[in-house]
Amino acid sequence: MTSNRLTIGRVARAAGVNVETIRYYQRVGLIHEPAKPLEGFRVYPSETVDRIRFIKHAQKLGFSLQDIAHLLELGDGHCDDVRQQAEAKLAQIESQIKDLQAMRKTLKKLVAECRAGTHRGQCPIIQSLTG
Amino acid sequence: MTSNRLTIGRVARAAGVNVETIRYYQRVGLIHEPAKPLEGFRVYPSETVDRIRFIKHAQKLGFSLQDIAHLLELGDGHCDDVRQQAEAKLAQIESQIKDLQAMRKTLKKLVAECRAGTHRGQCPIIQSLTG
DNA sequence: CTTGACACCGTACCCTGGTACGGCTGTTAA
DNA sequence: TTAACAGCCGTACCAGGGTACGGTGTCAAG
Repeated sequence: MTSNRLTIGRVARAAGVNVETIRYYQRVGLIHEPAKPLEGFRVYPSETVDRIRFIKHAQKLGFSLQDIAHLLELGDGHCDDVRQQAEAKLAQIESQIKDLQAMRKTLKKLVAECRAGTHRGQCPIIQSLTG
Repeated sequence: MTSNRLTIGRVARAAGVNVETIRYYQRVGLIHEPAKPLEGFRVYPSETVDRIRFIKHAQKLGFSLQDIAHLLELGDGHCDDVRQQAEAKLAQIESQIKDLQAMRKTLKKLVAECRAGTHRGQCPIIQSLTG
């Protein structure tokens, strides 16, 4: 291969995602699609790779693609705005944790009751769901 | 209203769900759809209401409709099987909690760093996502 | 100059848990 | 009896985050 031009496949390999994922990000406006030359393939700037990595990191922190679009709009400039976004997400995550902890508590209790085997007749888990 | 026959709308009101939800549950096989009389409307047994309540309770505990289908298949009989399902779900929930806690930790750290304002140049949140 | 790999493009499909619509039929209360 | 409300049925659509496919265009190496 003589040319090193970043085609979509190379971007995908460099960023560790599927080509289709990049095309999807373009469709939803997360990534700019470079113009297509009349002949030949689109060439991407290397920033596209960074941008995809950014997206993937942010996803791991629980941000949705929409959240991420917002973060990317904020860009560098306004640290306060970014922090606000992060704090909002933090609150969301904490609320999710609380919900899950409540589920865990209930389930644990039911499992323990069931395991104790003191119930007559129906399984206490089924009972509690039915009631 | 002269007749008390449980039509789909009455079942829906009794169980606190949308008519369309019941039709959806029928489509996916969670609820049996009674035969339609040649003339008139389908009539549901009152157990359908219980079944929908069961489904809704189980959803609140984090079970998916597929999980619930499985639970309903187990039915009354085998308490051990039910408990196993519940334990598996419990493990799943705990793993979700762990993931969220890890996200929380990272986000908290970033927010704190950002808030401390000791960074020069770029926002540390953006920085960490980009890197 | 041919072959094989990749790009391009539109479109359809996956999963989950439903919701919405529109035209028809049946029921019920006044 | 008749209006208005329900039920019936098929189908399409929503979000979210992609994946898959098939036909064609383009390139680069052997």
